[in-house]
Amino acid sequence: MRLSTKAQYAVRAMVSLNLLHDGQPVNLRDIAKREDLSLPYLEQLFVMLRRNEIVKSIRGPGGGYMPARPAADIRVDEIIDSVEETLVPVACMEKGGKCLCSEQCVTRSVWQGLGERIRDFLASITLEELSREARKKLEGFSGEESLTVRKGKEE
Amino acid sequence: MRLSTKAQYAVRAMVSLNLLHDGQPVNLRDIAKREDLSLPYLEQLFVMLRRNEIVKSIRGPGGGYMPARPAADIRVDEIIDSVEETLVPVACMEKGGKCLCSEQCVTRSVWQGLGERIRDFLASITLEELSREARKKLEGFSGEESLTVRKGKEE
DNA sequence: TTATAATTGACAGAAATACTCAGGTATGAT
DNA sequence: ATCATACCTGAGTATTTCTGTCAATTATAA
Repeated sequence: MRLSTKAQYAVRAMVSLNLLHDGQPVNLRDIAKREDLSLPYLEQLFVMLRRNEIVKSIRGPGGGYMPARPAADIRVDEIIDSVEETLVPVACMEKGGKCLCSEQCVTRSVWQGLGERIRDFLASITLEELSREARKKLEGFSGEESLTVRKGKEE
Repeated sequence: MRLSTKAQYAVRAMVSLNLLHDGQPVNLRDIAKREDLSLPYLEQLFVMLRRNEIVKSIRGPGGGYMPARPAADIRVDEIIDSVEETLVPVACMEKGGKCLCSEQCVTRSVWQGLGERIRDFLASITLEELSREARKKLEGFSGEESLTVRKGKEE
């Protein structure tokens, strides 16, 4: 039950992008340095992020990437969707999957519920919140319990 | 973000075991037939389930497996723990992992929260509930919305 | 026109997954 | 005792997925 490192990198890269972004497009090289990732690999990620309209690109000298929308409108689950195929925990339930869901398939409801939980949680966090958190940390405010992870949309 | 098929099989096999169990030990061959799994593979799973005290075994002719405890005391997350290494979504946070969690690691809180959500949800479902559900389905009560997946321990 | 930087697709090594197989061991019935 | 049953174990293997590189192309600003 692991999230691919690709998905993890994508989220981190988006935070970096948002922090570095000040109206000007951000060079991937800078993000690669910050996140200690190879440039070609990062490029691969951003192609996918662009296709999914998470970022937009500006080509040529002085070009680079920037968030396609305000950070408050970019959710973590969207970022992950862009680079990873699925948040659905079992294959047969994927759209296009061939789950007959016959009477034997009693565990379906469990996987379905699990998938909803994962989705809901990741959809409850925005890039804006992560960035705010990152800024707080960078300011040397090395808060021990800086982020109380939100347990749900509302409890 | 996929649950291994091994984990899926384990849960299904446990439901089968519990349904077939009537005080007598259950032959793995029967479960293999029911779930359409190879016997050796199923044996592998049950060795792990036994080590984790989810089931107990009785050797010799007429032997087999039975739940180690009342089904109401067996949680789905325990079953999955037994056969799969982890429910923690990122490697560096595994116990024994080497997450320095320095100030850059702003995404840690997200993965931590996600892991807790997954754990909580799977811990909220017992073998007893799954079995009850299965029986209902088997009785031809092909209820469309037979199981409203519980959204949480309590809301 | 030239340098910069995004864009694309093919490909490869490594690791994890999903099994199979060939035995061994304990137990109850005959 | 011994035999059949059924648990138990570990090695091994094919397949897939993951992770990342490389080479080449296209678009644009200076």
